[in-house]
Order: sequence, then structure tokens, then C-alpha cells
Amino acid sequence: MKNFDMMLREHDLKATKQRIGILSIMQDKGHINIEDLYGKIKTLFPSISLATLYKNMHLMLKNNLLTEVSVKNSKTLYEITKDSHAHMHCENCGEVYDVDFNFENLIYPKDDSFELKDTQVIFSGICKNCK
Amino acid sequence: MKNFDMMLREHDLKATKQRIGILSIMQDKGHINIEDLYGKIKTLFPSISLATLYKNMHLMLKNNLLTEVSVKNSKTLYEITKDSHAHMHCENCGEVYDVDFNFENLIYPKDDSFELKDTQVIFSGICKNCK
DNA sequence: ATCCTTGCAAATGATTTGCAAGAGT
DNA sequence: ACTCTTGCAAATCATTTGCAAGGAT
Repeated sequence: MKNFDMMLREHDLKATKQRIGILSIMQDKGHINIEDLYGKIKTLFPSISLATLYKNMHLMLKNNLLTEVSVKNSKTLYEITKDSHAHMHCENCGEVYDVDFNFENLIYPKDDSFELKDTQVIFSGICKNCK
Repeated sequence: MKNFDMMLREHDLKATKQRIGILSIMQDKGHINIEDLYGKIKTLFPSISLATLYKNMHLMLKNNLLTEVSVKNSKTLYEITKDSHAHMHCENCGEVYDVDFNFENLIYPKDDSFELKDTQVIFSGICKNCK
């Protein structure tokens, strides 16, 4: 718990028990949407409100503690910000897996008029479990 | 108009004037979200309802005439399905640009347990106009 | 003629806001 | 103590549904 406590402080956020709870669930799940996260966090803090969850998600996103993962046909997912990697998204069960990926290998028409900040790669298909 | 008329038929959809209107706006705009699309389509068909727009978008997506583009922190965008390409997304103005991209060049740890169907690449940053 | 699509209104679902009480530093 | 966060309720915004009338083949 000291762990998440520090993470929050380092990102200029107060370490509330709700936030620590959110982060511990996210660490456990890897990728999670708001609905599922709310279900989980309520088992830790039965009185937590959805408004609090949304407020915290937005704050942690803004402070770069969390990262948004947008996948087609699915609710937006969130993960704890990690080093660069790609995602595999199962179109059947919706699960998202991290994939080691070296962005240096990406060959594309460099365009100096565009200030590149981030690159996202998402592989869609059917995962092992669903085949 | 014969153009979109045929496109619709080829995808097993009736060619209604509302659908043709939606497609012509999309062709013109390239990438557009529901809200903006509704604003535009209403100038062509003032009495069109949002429900009709949503129903048609879902049908055309299902029949692969349209493709969904999910970008972070923005409303979902839609485009007319085209040959494979990547996207550049401006974090400032929200504009999305198509980028020629050869997916053959993508090097990643192939995993036979995952049945790959589609790969999405999104470059985020600041576009020329916003710099 | 038949089946699909439209437009409307209402229902549902998702996200945001304001505010008073409580928690963190 | 001071400021930020929480929980609640209500407001707003986004998407979906059912149904009767109209349109496409």
C-alpha cells in the first residue's frame, strides 16, 4: 500500500484510501472499464459513489498516473501507465493483453509538420481462450 | 449519387436518401463524430432523427461500409471503409488525418495462439495547423 | 405486396455538476 | 487550520427502444 501511496504523491495527488483502492484493483486487473471497476471498488468501499470514481479517474489520467485505452466496439479501458507496449484486443471476450513492442521498429512516412507525442498500436482478433 | 447508391446495394442495404446523405457527408469530411454528422445531415434532411442516424450507423458498420476509429479523449469517429492506413490524431483540435502505412513493416512478437484480424495504428500529437 | 426504414417519444445508460460534510497534509 | 476529496442527488449528455406511418424493391 505504501506503494500506491507514493505513486499518488509523486503525481501530486493526495493519497486517499479510495484512490489507493482503485489503483490496487487496476494493478490486479491490468485493463478495466469504469463499470467493472465500480463493481470491484464497491466491495472495498461500499459507500463509494460513481461520481467519486469518475472524478478520480479523470484526475489520475490528467496527472499521467493512468492511461486510457480506446478499443473499438468496447467501453473505454484504463490501465496504470507503463512503459511503451502494444495491445492485443480480443473481439470476442473483450479482454486486452499487453504485448512487448518496440516502437523504434515502426516505419512510417515521417512528417516534420506533425509533432509526434505518442503512438498506439492495437492488434484485434480472437484470443487463445476464445478459439 | 449513383455512387453511394451502388455502395449501399453492394453491402446489402437499401439505398435510402438518408443513407446516401450520410455517406456523402462522410466522404466529404473524412472522419466525423455522431454529433457533427447529425448537425450536417439535418441541413439536408431537417426532419431526420438522431435515432435514424444511430440505426444507420450501426447497420453500415455491421455491413462493413463504415469503420469506427477510436481515439483517446475524443468522441468516437467514423470513416468510410478504405484500404489499410494509419491515423494521425491531433490532441489539440481533434482532427484525424489518414497516413499511408504499410502494415507489412510492423514487427512484433507473432503469437500463433492469437488469431489476428486487424491492426490499428494511431499517431497522436500536434498537427501543423495547431503548432 | 412485402419487408425495411423513418421519425417520434420515451426509456435507458453514461458522465458531470454543485454542495455540504469529512479526510489528508 | 486549510484545502482537497467524498458522497449524495440532480442535471446533463449519449444511445437505444417500440411503434405506427411511409418508402424501397
